[in-house]
Amino acid sequence: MTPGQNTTTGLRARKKRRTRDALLRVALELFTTQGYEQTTIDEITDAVEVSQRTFFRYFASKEEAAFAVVDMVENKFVDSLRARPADETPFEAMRNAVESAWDSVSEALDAVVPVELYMRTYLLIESTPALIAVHLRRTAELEEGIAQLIADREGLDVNTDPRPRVAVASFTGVMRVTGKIWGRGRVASVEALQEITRAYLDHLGPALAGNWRTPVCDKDRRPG
Amino acid sequence: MTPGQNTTTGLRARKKRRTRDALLRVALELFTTQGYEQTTIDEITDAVEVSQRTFFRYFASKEEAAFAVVDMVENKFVDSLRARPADETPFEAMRNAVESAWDSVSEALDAVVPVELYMRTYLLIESTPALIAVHLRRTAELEEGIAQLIADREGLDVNTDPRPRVAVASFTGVMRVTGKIWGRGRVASVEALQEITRAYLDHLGPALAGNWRTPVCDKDRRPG
DNA sequence: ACGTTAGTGTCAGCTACTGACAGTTGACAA
DNA sequence: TTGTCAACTGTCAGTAGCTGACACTAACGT
Repeated sequence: MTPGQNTTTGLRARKKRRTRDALLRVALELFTTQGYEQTTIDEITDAVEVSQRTFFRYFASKEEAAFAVVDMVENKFVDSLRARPADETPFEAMRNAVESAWDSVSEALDAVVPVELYMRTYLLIESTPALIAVHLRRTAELEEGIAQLIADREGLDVNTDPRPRVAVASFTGVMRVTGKIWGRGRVASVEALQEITRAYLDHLGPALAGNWRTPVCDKDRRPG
Repeated sequence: MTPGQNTTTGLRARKKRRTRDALLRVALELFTTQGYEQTTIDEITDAVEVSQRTFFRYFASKEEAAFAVVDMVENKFVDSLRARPADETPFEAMRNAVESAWDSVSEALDAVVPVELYMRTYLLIESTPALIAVHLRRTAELEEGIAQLIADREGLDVNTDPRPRVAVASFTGVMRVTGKIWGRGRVASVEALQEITRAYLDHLGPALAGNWRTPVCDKDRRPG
């Protein structure tokens, strides 16, 4: 109520967010510069000037901090996918979900960390055995979730019809490759990633755009 | 030289093996009965009556103990694959490698742990998040190794020709499914696993038996 | 203005894991 | 047989990730 006060969120919530963001930024910065396992929680909390206990109130584990940004991006995509209209084919839906998630991803991303730091984090994950393991598990779970989502859209059962899982595996496979290419590249911007992704997804489209609402897979358009 | 002495290995080596086997058996027994994370190293070493330090001289980590038997089985397969004659097709080689590895697997297995305990361990791994993560990473590494092996046999480059990785992925995919089915079943014997594996691999054969030594994939027999 | 409650710090403790050093015991040669 | 060497093990002390309990402070609602 007081004039001049930012009432979008209370002071308490803003403070909380600042602490979390600071912890995340410092953690990723240290992870990427001196290595994940070489970085202790104490180093992170000392730099932010909070207690170790506080770190573990924001992140259930050291690993969770490493994946926090990746997690955020993935969630944006899933949210976006859930919002796609029902008349899109599975592939259209996934592709449009990616397409329409860019803005909110970009926004949410650099509200917390520089894009370039996100890029370095991605490279770190893929080169640290302990994080690779977690990454693979997370990816498997994410794929399962998306497959379930797609199956629901199409009124199918993931366990009897292999197409949702196959389609999702192909799609996320492409996404993983584009991520790798982006990481190897020199341009650390969301736009660069966006461009690469578009180019690669263009190749995948035709092969998966088929109509799934008939019992057998045929390449005709859906009845409507 | 002394009569009555088992000279296949020295007393020292035998003692060592006994300690390791005991640690492994107890570890897996405890893991599978009360859970992986609920089991401490101390519980294991107390039961075997050695110091914690000794455990870590045999196993680099708690995880390594959980995967020791799986690791052994995988190694038997890779050794077997390496020994396949060069004139077999990739799929023939992989399949025959599995086929000819059964005996040594079976032998090596129940020299250390009951097959039924191996089965329970496999189920444990697939239901413990921390172990799932490690399992996926190990599997990825194993697949990469096998793909490299296959590529070498065929004089191909894994990075330019996708067929080795694809073939291996299909093959290990089938193996994983058979493992799951076996785990869900009631018969905890190597023979049961063998039977399931044979049945499933039979379905995969024709699709992958093509000749790879021509630049383009055709389904004819090889020239030589 | 005041009680409530969320967020934090402190402390004590558990578990995985490691390095250093010392004791024991099998292997092997004299 | 005996003595030396090397391997295996135990003990100890310490680090790092992580958790529960409790007390304190500051934002919040009334």
